[in-house]
Amino acid sequence: MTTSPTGQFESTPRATLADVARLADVSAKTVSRVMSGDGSVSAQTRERVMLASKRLRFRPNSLARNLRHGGVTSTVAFVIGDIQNPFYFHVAAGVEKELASQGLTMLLATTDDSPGSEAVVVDTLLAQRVRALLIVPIADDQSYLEGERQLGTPVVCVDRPGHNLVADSVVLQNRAGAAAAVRSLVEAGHRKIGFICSPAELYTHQERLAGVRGALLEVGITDSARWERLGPVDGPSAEESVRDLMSMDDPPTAIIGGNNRASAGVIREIINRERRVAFIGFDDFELADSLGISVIGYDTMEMGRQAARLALARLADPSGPPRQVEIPTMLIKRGSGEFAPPDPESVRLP
Amino acid sequence: MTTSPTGQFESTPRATLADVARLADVSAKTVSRVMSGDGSVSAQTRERVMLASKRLRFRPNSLARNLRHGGVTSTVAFVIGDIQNPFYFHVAAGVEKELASQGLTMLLATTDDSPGSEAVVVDTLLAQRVRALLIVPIADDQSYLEGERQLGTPVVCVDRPGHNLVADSVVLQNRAGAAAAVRSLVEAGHRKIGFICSPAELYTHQERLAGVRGALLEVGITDSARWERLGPVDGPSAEESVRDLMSMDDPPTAIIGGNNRASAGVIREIINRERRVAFIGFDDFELADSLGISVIGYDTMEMGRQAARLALARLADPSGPPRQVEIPTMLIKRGSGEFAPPDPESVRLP
DNA sequence: AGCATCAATGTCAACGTAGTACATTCGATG
DNA sequence: CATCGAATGTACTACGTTGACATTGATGCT
Repeated sequence: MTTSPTGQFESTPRATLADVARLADVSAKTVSRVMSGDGSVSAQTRERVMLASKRLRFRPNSLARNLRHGGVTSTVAFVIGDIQNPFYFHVAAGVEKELASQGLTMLLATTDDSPGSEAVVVDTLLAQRVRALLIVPIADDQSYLEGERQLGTPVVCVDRPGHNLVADSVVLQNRAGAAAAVRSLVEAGHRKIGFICSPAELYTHQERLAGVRGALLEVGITDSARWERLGPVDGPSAEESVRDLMSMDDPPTAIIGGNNRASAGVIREIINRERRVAFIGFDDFELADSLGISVIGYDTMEMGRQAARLALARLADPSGPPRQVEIPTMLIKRGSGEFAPPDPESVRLP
Repeated sequence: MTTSPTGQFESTPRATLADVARLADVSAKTVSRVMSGDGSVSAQTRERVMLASKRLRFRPNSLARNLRHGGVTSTVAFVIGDIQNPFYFHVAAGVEKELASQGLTMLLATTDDSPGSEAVVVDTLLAQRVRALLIVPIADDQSYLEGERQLGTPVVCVDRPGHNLVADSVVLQNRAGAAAAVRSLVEAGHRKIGFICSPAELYTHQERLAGVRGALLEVGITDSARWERLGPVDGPSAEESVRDLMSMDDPPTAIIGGNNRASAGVIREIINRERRVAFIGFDDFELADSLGISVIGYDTMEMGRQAARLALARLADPSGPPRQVEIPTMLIKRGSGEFAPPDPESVRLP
């Protein structure tokens, strides 16, 4: 470190291959050989180069290296909507783990759940020449990615399929999970089953709603729509929906929470109620076990891992039709959804 | 898209400035001018270039651009130990938010809480020429970063200071928070206060322990060491520690959880106990409010934001001594820590 | 001995972009 | 009408690394 007369740091320019080569009295190419480990170099020369490299604190510039190799980096971008949601965090964890095992690093960006910023964010990432793009689609059109995909950048949609885009995707077994929740409640004797979820327009929620409705129909329950509370993003909170449901003349005896946020809200509201309401939430969460909350759970990290794997596979072989991986969901019974409704007469055989 | 006779994709090579220039019948430099917006170009030419650019799906290669500009990227690396811990997730959220507001993206990497891999991971990131490095130090020596720092890469330690490294850092008011928890419990009448935390060697835990001990001494409690449970990483779980404590001849009447994990364990164990034990946990968590758990809370995202801000400030002005930002902690009373011990005689005035 | 082989090293150019320097055109001005 | 300056365009080169290819000297085989 040198100090200028003003006392400010004069940042020494970073050492390059050439600098190391000069100090070690070899050619740049030889240094390159030592660094990358391929090509033959005598032990003696290697030693000299290593020493010089250490002395100059040389660190190969992967920008230049990548540029030389056709302009791809060793990073994979993962674009999520809301970094605050623990769900995405766990998915990101899975992505990161899988990528790290392949020597890749994860570039994490968010769109703040704003559809408009999606393309902008993605553009920035693509300009950085990421190897692949994993994205939780939020805008209602991903056709802008089609060209990029054809240019050889694998695109994988996570949690929901993209719109107007042919791409690999990883999704949950939303319908099956939701249906399992309904069936379990029905088995316990419930016929009045509420469903709280928002925002209603989201793919996952539509799937879950479809699963709920389908399963209800299957057992002959056709009048459950009045217990559905499917607000918009800025609509009533889950807490409000619960209060609303429970103040009905004919309240439901069981409630299904459409996602982890809804569940948190529902739990906040029912945890201190005198009237017991059966509850099953979609998405598992910390402490759900101690609280005895039954949920439709799944392996969140696995979702990220699978997404990364799809991208890597596509990287290795760009041909072939798009693949969709389904992450299994399963009902985890912990008590909150396994008791019978208080009023036996509510169990009417069809 | 072209298709080869085999039916495989032939990935068209990505368009470059030169390609666009050829199509638009101008020089590469002119295209560069249009793209970067500086330098004057006639409206007509600009139009032609834009059209060609669109047709070829041209996207400037930021690798080349950055290389040309001295080899710095627009990414900032954030290295954490365990991506599974929600704490880090929230910090990362703060980092990402602050960086995004400056047009930077976050490169998130983990060391898997393995001290040995820290240097390796960091090396990979530095080779990618990140603008700055934010790190939750896990190894017991960060001196290897000293050179990089002098080369002009700001380094910010998050959650705990680095070892053998002069760098900016962001930490919590661990001692003050822990002390506040103790004082609150003492005020409620408790004199037998347990502290459960592991792994004991961590900076944050040492600080919190120091805060607890200091506050206990202040009020004249000197015999509390027997209620400390400070295991190693692979030691007994928090649940086991609670069982251990409560089965003592002289069990504590209150417990402080040293971190969010410990708290989760403690809560699991005491939630269904008949004997009420006062509890205050360090680190806030989801549903703590509905469960009525008092905690030492703080703004986790703010920690990330501050870390990013420190890095940006250092980037703008590398001179000056290292700064340490403290994120305030505060006691959030929710009921679990505000009731008196069951046995009045345990309150002995000193 | 003579030639092929191979290890160890060097030279040069190119990856895609953009800064420097310079060339051309055109209207305006003296 | 010559000249100046603004507007616009071109040629060249460097950023740091590495692939392709060249060169050297030593070893092995017939």
